[in-house]
Amino acid sequence: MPELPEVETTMRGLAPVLTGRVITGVTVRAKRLRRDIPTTLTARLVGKRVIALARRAKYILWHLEGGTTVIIHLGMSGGFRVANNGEAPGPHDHVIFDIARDRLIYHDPRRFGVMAVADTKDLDLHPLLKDLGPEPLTPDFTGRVLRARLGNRRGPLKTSLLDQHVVAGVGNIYASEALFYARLSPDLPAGSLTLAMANRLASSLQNVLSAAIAAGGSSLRDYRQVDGNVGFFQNAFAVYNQGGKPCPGCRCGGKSAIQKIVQAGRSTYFCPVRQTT
DNA sequence: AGACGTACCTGACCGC
DNA sequence: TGCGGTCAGGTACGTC
Repeated sequence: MPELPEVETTMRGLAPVLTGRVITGVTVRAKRLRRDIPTTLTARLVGKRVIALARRAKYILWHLEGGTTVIIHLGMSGGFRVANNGEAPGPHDHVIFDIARDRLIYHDPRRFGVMAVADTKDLDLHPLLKDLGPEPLTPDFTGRVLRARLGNRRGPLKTSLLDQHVVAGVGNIYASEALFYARLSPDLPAGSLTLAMANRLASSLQNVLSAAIAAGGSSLRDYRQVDGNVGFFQNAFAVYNQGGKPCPGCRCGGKSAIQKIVQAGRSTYFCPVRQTT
């Protein structure tokens, strides 16, 4: 499910529920998600006040007083909701956080998410975070930076965009969308970009990710914002999930059809006329 | 180093 | 209605 925009939207939805509040209870109902949920989770969180929330790549970070940080990844199907009064936990409701009068529920049918705890001061060294690439939505994310991260890779450009060590937070939807706007073929050898091409791609990534955040993310199947609302960026997809439809691009005048191909086992959508280089 | 396949899970959907 | 196959927004690990 969630790529950078959905994680960012989730984090922003959690902020008003958590920031400045004390965690009064943590109930772990599943032993593991993608990895074991730390047995110390409850002990390290209960009684602590949440100072601030942040996002790094597709991870949501809860910074707690006393130097503890909670690290959460939503995997493919994870999400939070604020429970209704007296609501009983349902299937796939794996972790329950009581925060003052609110109850936050982490729900994850496929259990590909991650929940971890770390000392805030060692966060940059944490195995989940230490090798991540640059955040695309910062001013210093430029074509030059992107090209350097792509190095001499020979594999397809689109597959490299999914590698979190190259650039953080991009997933399967926004990789296809950004390549479309940058007019770059997903099959280009990743390390072959000129600076001009890398500049286009860096800008396209920033534009499409920003637009998706503004739209509340993309809701394809089960993604919901914390308040239960769906995002609506799926209505603005240029190519993702649009196989066979006319290309909305300027270069081909909409006369070409969007193609779906498979790269490294993942679907890629593109316009073979517009995305020529 | 990096490219690729596979594994981890459940649910939705499609064709028979 | 039911069954099997396929696919899904992600990542880690082993292998070559």
